[in-house]
Amino acid sequence: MSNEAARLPKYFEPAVVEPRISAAWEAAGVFHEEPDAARPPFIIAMPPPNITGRAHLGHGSTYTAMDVLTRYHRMKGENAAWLPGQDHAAIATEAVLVRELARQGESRESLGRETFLERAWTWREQYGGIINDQFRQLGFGPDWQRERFTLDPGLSAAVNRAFVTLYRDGLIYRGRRLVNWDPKAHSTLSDAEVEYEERDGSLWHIRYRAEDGGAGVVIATTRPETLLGDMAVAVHPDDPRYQSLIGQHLVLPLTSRRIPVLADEAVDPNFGTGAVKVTPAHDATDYEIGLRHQLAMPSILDEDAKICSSDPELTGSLDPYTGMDRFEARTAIVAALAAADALERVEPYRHNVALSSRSHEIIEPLLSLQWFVRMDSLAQAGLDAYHDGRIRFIPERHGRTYEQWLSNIRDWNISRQVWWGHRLPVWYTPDGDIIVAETEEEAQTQAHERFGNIAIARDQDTLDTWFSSGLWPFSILGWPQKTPELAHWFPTQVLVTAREIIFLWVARMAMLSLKLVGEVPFRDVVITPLVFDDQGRKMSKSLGNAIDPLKLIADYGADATRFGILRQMHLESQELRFSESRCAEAAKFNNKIWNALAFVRNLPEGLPAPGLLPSERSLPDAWILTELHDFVHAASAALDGYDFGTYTELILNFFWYRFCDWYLEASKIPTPSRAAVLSYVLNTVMRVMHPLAPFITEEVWQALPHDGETIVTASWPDPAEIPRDPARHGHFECLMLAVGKARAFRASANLKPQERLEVQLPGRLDAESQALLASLAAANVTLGENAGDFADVLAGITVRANPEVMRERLERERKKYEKDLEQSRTRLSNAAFVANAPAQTVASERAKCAEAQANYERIVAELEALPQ
RNA sequence: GGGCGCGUAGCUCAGUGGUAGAGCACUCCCUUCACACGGGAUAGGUCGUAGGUUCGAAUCCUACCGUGCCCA
Repeated sequence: MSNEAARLPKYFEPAVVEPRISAAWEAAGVFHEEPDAARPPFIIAMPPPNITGRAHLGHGSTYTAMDVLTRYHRMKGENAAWLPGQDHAAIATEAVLVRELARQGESRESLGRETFLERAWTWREQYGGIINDQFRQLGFGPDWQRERFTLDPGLSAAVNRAFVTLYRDGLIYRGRRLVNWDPKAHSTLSDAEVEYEERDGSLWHIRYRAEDGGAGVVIATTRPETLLGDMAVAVHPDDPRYQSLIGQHLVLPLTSRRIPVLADEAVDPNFGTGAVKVTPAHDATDYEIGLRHQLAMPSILDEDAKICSSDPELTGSLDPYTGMDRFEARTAIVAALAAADALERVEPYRHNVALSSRSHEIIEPLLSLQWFVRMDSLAQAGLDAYHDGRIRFIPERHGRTYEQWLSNIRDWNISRQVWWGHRLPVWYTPDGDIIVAETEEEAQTQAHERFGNIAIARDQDTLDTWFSSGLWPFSILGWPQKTPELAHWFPTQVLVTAREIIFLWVARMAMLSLKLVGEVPFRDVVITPLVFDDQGRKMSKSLGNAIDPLKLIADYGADATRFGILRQMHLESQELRFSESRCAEAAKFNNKIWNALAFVRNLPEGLPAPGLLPSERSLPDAWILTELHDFVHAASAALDGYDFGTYTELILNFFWYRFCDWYLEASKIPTPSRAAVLSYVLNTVMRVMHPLAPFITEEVWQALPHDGETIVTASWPDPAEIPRDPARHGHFECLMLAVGKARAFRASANLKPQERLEVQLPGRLDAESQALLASLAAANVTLGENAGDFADVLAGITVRANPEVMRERLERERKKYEKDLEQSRTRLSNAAFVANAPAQTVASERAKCAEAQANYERIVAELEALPQ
């Protein structure tokens, strides 16, 4: 490298640099890894984004964190890879497809299953790669050659193996249960896919008369339309108001059906009138009551949530409403009740409504025949792994979320009535016998052996998306095959994800991995904060306050975008309040780096070979190398502790406020060592910063003397190789304080840049320090005659300036030291403090007091010496 | 209703027992040869409120107020 190298552009231009570097990395395959037993593994399984997904700031935080960790561990010499892929996202994708078909005047049914799936795959080919391109723009470096998709043959085989194993072990069963039905998506949902939202509704008070026409009882309900499916009225067994009614019968309004009054502990006597209608087929609590009292459970809604029943006992009373949507029916039934004089009153009532997290339609509890995973033993294994520390959460408190969910778990409904997904590996004989097998052929064979020559039909349903996601960390490594990847890279080291999917995903991966592979899928689970806007609102599509990371990249560059996000990502926080100004700041920081590079490259003496430190070092050399040592150490510790905010902050502080503000300024006095040290420090900082800002660090590193092809595979700096020199570091710090004082005088005296400040020191100073002081403070330095302690000499700095300016300044300092002195004296005069505080604290307080006194006396003397 | 956070300078946030910190914004000075996407200097806070523990509390405890996320 020489000073004849091409001049750098004045500003760092991410739009030019980033795509070029990104393409070069990918062409060289720098992110690809093979299992290598010689190096410790460091594997992160990328949470697979939905193929319908687009990059958002959540990826900006969580995925950047993963990229940082992988790059860091790779530089530390580990066999590090970040394994990417995508999720087929059954319901979400199918909804997109169905909408698209509807625009073309078609539907799922009009195409038929086969054609529909062909269309789905075509859609996936066309649009499924968009998010990957966005990830490339964000500078992410996963091992693209290992990309997986949940519907790939290998991963599908894993799904079938998992299903068959769980079925064989009695952990998967088919049952008629109340499930969460999404009438819009036409599918069941697991409990974890249901969201709750507070909405204004009404509480209808309806009179159910006694058989003999007596007063009967008034029940309160938020869902009057389900009255058609009522099988009982229930009260709390201890409720004194209703003791005489228990066991009696009532007449269901609008019908002539007799229903009993039951006593059940589940009834809250404080809700409404204390008497509730029981509709076992359309409410979770009522379902439980129905089970306890052996009630019939007729359904009165169909899959569109329209009134409908096949139960002959009900059809008569349903007739007027059959075919009505549930909300239409509500209006009609309320009107009919009013007309029949059965509606006592209506009160406004705010309550939680269950919504589908997929379609946002109101969930309808519906009785149906579905497949379930029995959770108790799986959950216990997941809990054990947490309790004995095999799985660790960062921050720790999130472990309790995991623990509580697993402790109160219910069986998992895994069948979905959508077509886009893994079809259940289940076949039925004409007589309804069940055959579960990994492949069609095997199912045929089984059928033949058990039942002779019969035709079998495969179950129409597909599996919950989270079933395949739950296998992700090991299915992408080849399970159930025994691959080298699985042998060396499993369990993975870290899972980074958001808090909202601890149950949806984290817990399920843990349970399935423990059951099927016999190991935890990951050791550390890092939960990143949720991204909020600068007004503290959660970023969401529906609020319209989401910030597009691609827009940030266009405005500030990917490096600055990553920097701006991670800067605000603090370890313990569960909120990341994002403000774009952090990205703007980071873009300026990048430019600062760029210009520091320009300075270093333009040194007239040129730059020596990389990695060499001169043995003869100046005072500023000793200072910056000590700072660098501490910086590398602290940055490594921050990353080891997943503290991305601190890591980012450390980089900014070291580079800007130490290296640029002081060392680089001090280097303007030529020394024989400066070129080597400047180059060494810059090279080292670039490596520390590389995981955070991959592009600019590559660009700068390439422009400096360096070893190797790319910074991606450069080594992480070892603090042990960076010499510390605490004594000379302290000397330079004294010098910095003196410079600060001189500059303050300068500002008070309003000196022009060309004007030299006249500075006086009370004692002698070495030539190097004198020159540095003169240069950094733009001053002429006059020395005193006496020898003195280095720190004292510098602390005694005075300037020759207008007495008025001096007086103002010194007065301010006098007040400050006076306050220090007084605080210190008050504390030391407190006998309790001297008696009870640790000796070390008292001693340091005495030292502080003495120092404050010395300072105070010096200032007073200076003030007195001023001409009147 | 249960769980988990947060409340520190105008804004965004660090700071887990020993004299309150940063960045941005504000005010003033400066185009001096790495960088005005810059440099220098000021100003700005009874650390949500009230109690308690302690020689000493932004920090630990309790209650309250405000605010947010997750779950039911």
